[in-house]
Amino acid sequence: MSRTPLHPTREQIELPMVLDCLSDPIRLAIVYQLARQEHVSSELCCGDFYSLAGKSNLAYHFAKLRECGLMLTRVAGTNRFMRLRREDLDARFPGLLDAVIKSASKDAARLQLLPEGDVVQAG
Amino acid sequence: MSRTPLHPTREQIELPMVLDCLSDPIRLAIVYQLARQEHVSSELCCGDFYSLAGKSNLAYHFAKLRECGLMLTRVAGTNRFMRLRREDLDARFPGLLDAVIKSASKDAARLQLLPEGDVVQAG
DNA sequence: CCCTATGTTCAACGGTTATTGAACTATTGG
DNA sequence: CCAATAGTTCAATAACCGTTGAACATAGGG
Repeated sequence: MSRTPLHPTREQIELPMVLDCLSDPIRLAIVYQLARQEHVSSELCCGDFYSLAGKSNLAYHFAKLRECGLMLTRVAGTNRFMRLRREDLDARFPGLLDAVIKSASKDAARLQLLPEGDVVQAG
Repeated sequence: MSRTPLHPTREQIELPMVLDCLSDPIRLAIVYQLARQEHVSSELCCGDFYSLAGKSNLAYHFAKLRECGLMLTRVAGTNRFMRLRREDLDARFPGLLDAVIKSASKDAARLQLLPEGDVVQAG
């Protein structure tokens, strides 16, 4: 296991890669869940996403999210803690992440963005 | 040639399909050029995009843009006039299209979004 | 020190996607 | 009616993508 995975610098973050990354339902759900509880704790680990896909498939999506600059991974013991690169994204593409999250929120049920049983408020 | 191509209804427009559509550099350039001169004339036709790709490749991308709900095609004689579905998109995903266009604008040079020689203002 | 938990890496596969050129359709102008 | 124009459709190809399970790596607890 490599120590700390590679991440692009802020300036290296590219719009098409970000949009492509967000266009996958599983990755959108990951980003959505990270954004949804940013104010509680900004980090989640792999196990928090088991409802979305298998471990190895999640690792694949995490790598994509890291490589395109959407997520940071911090290694701590046997865990990897992920968080959104909100500052970098907001600096690079102002309003984009929020617009995507808000749009996703409107369709949360249709997109099966939530682990189930969760209720989403209107609008 | 079919008379008027099929378009999804407003409610059928899906976020992942829209993001995926916008993640392709050629389609992003098409959308960008449509948005860029919305205030002049809201429509452009196939020939206005020859600098981006060949005719048959453009037709492929136009179909994608229509099918995901980003664009409308109006048939007039031998021409097809395309325009953004701005109202539907803004209703469905408020702020998203503008955030994407604005983000693309910042990187217009890097993304080769303009036919060349064009200058983009800062910000 | 071993066992377990956490996650990554690898190889394989099946499906999708972008691109190309050629053939085709439809409309307009002469 | 013929030729030119505008754009689509089709078939073929090559590259890429998501998913899976098995093997691997690492750290921590008993």
